[in-house]
Amino acid sequence: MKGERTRQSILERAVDLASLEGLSGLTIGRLAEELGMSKSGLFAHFGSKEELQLATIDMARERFIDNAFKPALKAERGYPRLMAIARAWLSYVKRDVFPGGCFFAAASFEFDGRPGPIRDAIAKMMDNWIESIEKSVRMAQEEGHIDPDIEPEQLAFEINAIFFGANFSYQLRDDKKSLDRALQAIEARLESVRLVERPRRRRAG
Amino acid sequence: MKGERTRQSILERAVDLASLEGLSGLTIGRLAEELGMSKSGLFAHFGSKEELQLATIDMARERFIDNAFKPALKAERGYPRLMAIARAWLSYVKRDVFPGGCFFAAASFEFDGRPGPIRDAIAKMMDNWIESIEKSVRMAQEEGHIDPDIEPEQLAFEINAIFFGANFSYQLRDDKKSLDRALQAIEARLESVRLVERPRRRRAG
DNA sequence: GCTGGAAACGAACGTTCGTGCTATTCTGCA
DNA sequence: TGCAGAATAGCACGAACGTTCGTTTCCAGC
Repeated sequence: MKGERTRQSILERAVDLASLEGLSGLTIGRLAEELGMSKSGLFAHFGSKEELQLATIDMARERFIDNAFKPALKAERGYPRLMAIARAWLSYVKRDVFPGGCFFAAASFEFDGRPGPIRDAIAKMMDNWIESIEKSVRMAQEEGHIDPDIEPEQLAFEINAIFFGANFSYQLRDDKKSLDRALQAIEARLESVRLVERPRRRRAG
Repeated sequence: MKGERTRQSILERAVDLASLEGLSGLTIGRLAEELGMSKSGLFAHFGSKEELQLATIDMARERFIDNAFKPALKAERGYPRLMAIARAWLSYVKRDVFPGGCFFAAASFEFDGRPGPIRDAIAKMMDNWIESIEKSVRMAQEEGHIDPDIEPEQLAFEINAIFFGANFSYQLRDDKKSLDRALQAIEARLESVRLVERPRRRRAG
């Protein structure tokens, strides 16, 4: 069907626009104008503004996973993958995968105080993301690469916080050093919990 | 003048509303309705929507300084003040000084991709805020409390990032542990650069 | 008590918002 | 090639937006 193709290209543009103007600033009229199509024609693909917003989040999620997460999975589990996650995320910001910076960082702060399906969708996405980091931390512990007494939730919290801080400095303060600062911070933090001697066997315990 | 009093109360409400709905979501009609006054009467105090937004940022800045920064200045300079800054900021979030979480964290992510006077005002506020942290780091170095080889910009970057991460987890993920996690992260980081032996004299060098 | 200026009001402006209808055009299959 | 159904356009709607205008209310100084 041609409709599906159109729908996809609408959403690609919607993601870019929402990344710059916010999910609330995403407007059907503006979006239709940019795509050179009618409001009603575009609208028919979604049925409501909220559906469009939810579909946009979904599309953004795919782009995020492909560009910020999946590349890190090529690194071997454990310490190397944790560092790969950091590098992949910072690279994803540097490459302007979203024109307005990390889509979900912005969306998180935009909707954290507005209950409803949109907030829920963003929260679910972020929960999964944080859990992915926690999982990588646990694997690094199982591999014997880092201190098993570290709480994975704590370390994941800190890593994610550095990501947000980097995005902030990079986007608002035009601080080009911020991505390097972030990498340095994460590397130092991981180094502080690294185990060098006597690595455990895989899946020990 | 009565006008000034009215203006102040308009702005107090505007700050709360913008904290929840965003600075763009701040609407003259809605604001007037909540205050039980007419749109035109309210509008006359500012002259334009943008002026209202800028005045709102200014009012939010005052509230931020009073609640998140000034309390920390009571602590003695050096290491204690750095920890006080962390505690004051986290307390400011916990006390819901802004109903939607940190006003400037949200505003930063909302306007980082939209050039203009509003973005400029937010960026200036955040520049000052980061500089305040950097200054406190430098003082702690002058006091001989922490490693003088640490880049103040790097440490300030990390501290601010943890703040953002805490606000995110607290507001979007309803993670009540996040404020404790943030304090733990900052404390551990500061501890890692702390000097215990041979504190230098005040304003040495 | 009167008056002048500040403050607030109500109504309306033109624009844009999301959302419905109805008609037309396009497209993939028989 | 023709036809069914999908896809898109055109048009209109009510509501909300920021803004302007002329008027009314309020209060301080004479």
